[in-house]
Amino acid sequence: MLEIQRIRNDKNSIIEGLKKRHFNAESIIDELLSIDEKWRIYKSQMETTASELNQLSKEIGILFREGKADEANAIKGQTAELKAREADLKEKVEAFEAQIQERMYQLPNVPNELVKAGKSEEDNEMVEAHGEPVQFNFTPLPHWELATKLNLIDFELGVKITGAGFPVYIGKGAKLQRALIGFFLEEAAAAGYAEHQVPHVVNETSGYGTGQLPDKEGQMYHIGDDDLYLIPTGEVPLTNMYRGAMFPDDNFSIKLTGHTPCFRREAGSYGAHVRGLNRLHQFDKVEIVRIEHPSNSERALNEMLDHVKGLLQKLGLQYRVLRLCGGDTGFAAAMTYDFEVFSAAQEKWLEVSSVSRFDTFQSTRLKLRFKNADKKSQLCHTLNGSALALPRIMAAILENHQTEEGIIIPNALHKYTGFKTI
RNA sequence: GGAGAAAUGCCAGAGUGGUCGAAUGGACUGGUCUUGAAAACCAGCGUACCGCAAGGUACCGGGGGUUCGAAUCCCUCUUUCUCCGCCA
Repeated sequence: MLEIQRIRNDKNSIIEGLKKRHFNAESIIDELLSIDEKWRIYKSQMETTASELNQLSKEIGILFREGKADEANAIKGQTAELKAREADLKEKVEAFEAQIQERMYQLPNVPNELVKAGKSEEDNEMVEAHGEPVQFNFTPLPHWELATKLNLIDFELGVKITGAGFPVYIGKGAKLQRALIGFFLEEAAAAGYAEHQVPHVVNETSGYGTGQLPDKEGQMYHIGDDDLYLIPTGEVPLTNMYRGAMFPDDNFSIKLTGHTPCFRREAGSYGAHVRGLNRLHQFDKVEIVRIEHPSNSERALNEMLDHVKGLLQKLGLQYRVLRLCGGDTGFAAAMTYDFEVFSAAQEKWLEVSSVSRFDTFQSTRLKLRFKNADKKSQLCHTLNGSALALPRIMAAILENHQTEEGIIIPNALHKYTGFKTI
C-alpha cells in the first residue's frame, strides 16, 4: 500500500510512475484525494463533537461529586443531541475511510526509476548474461521424460493422491531435492541470513501484511473451517514475523531465510506450458527476506542479486538476469529482477528466481518501522527473493547436465547428495 | 474435545463506573555527583490520526452493547495458562 501522505504530496509523480505499468491512476487518485479531503473535514467535526461531549461528561461527574444532582441532570439533557450528531458523523467518517481504503488497495507500487515502461515480458530488459547455452551432440530430453525414465518423479502418483500439480519425488529425485534445500540454506546462512522454520499456514492478517490479500485472494488455498491460508511463498510468514515491529534506532538490518513449501492454486493459468515441473500447485523454495533502512535498500538488493548469481554459478547453470518492465513487475514490487536459465531441451528460458524490492509498500500494511535520527517513526524497506525455487532448478539441472550416460550432479551438491551422477 | 483462570504501557504489576492515557517498581534516555564507573538524586520516557499551531481525538486482546461518562458492567470472538481426555 502506498502512503497516503505521499499521495497527497506527490500525486503527479505517482501518476507518472504508474504509467510505466500502463496503469492509469489519475481517476483513482483524484477520487481518493477528494474523499480524503471530505474525510478530514468530517473527522475534525466528529472529534470536536466528541471533545464537547467529553467536556460535559466531566462536568457531570464533578457536579455529582459535589452533590449537585439537579444541575448534573440538567446537563445530561444537552448530551443527547451531541451524541446523535457524533454518531451521524462517525458513520460518514467510517464510510469515507472504507472508500479510501478500497482505492488504496487498488494502487500498485510505483516502479523504481530504473524500471522501464512496458506492458508484458516482451519489454523486460536483459541486464546481464552469464555462460553459454549448453551444446548437446544428442537430442536432449525434457525433464519430465528424464524424470520418468530415471524414476525420479512420479506425476501420476501425485494425481492419484491429490491432483495435477502435486508431484511425488522418488529415490534420487527426492534426495536431489533435499540436497538442493540443504545447499541453499547453507549458502544463505553463510551470507548472513538467519534460518527459520516457519508455519506453512497463515492467518488473514498476515496475508494482508505482505499484500497477497486482497489482490491474490483466489490464488491462495484457503482453509475455511479455521479461516487460514496455505502460504504461496515463505515470504509471507518470514516477513510477517516482524509485523508491527519498531526498531529503536536506524541501526538495523534483518536478514532472514527459510525453506518452505509453497502452495498456489494457479487459478486461471494456461495449461499449455505447464508440463512437468514448470508450474505446480505445491513446490519447495528457500526464500531470503530483508528488512532494511531505506538508504540501504539498493545495496541490499544488489547483495541479494549477487547471492543468487553465486548459487547458479555453483550449480554450473548458465543464466540471464532481466529487469522487469513496469507492466510485468508484481503489484507490490517497486523493482524486480528475474533470473532465467535456458533449457535446450525445452528450447525456452525458465524463470528460476525473482528478487524484488518493495520499498515501503509492504511496511505500510505491516506497520514495520524504526525510529530515525529525529526520533520520529519511519517505515522500513522490505525485500525478498527466491534463493532458490526447487522445481525449475531441478528441471534445469536434469536438462542441462544430462549426458548420454546420465545426469551429472554439480560438485557443489556432492556433499549433500552423496552421489555424483544419476 | 471437557472444566476452570486470565489478557493493562518495553517488562513486572496496581487499578471494579467520573480530573485514568492509566499508580508503583524495573528497564531505557538525559542531567547532577564522580578521575571513571557503580550507587544515590533530579528529569524525561507509548502509538496513531487531524491541525500552521495551540490543541484535539482514538487506543488498557478484537468487535459490539449499557451509561451523561467504561480499563472497570454486559454480550461475543480470539488468544494464553492450568487440569482431564486424545495424540505425534
